[in-house]
Amino acid sequence: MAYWLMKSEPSEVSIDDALAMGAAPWFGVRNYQARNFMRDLMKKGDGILFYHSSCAEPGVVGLAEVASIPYPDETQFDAQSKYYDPKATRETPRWILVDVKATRKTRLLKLAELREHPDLVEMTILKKGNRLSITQVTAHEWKVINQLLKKD
DNA sequence: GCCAACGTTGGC
DNA sequence: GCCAACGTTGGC
Repeated sequence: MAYWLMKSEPSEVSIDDALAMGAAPWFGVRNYQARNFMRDLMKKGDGILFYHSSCAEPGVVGLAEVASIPYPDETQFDAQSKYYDPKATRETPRWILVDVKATRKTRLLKLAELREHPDLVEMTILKKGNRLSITQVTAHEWKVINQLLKKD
């Protein structure tokens, strides 16, 4: 069992949207490293920290889990989609995703609060220059964050 | 294969 | 809106 943090812009898909949708494809990732995490490392049942980014109050807002095996992102084939990739074909798809199922909304655990915690200083998302929308979370970080989510 | 230019991300 | 950091593109 591995753990992950996945960023979503609440103006696109918020934690409330995700809870309402149930298991749904995590479409639109167009970064190879993030894709490789989904394609090569994610397993059904892996834990996910659902993170709101590019918004007034960035932070962890809920929990989710990986809900499928990897498969091609349909939006790469859709010329009407903003995620369309003319270089992708059905024979050789370029972008692979998994389904993500939000399991519960938590309190807002703000980015600033994450930064304050000594056990989280090594978190990928807190490192300078990090922009990846999907990052790995260690078992210890997962535990610490779940403890923090219980407070308040 | 180098690298400048450009585009994107995301906190502030 | 600003800007640092990073990834991608494309000319050479």
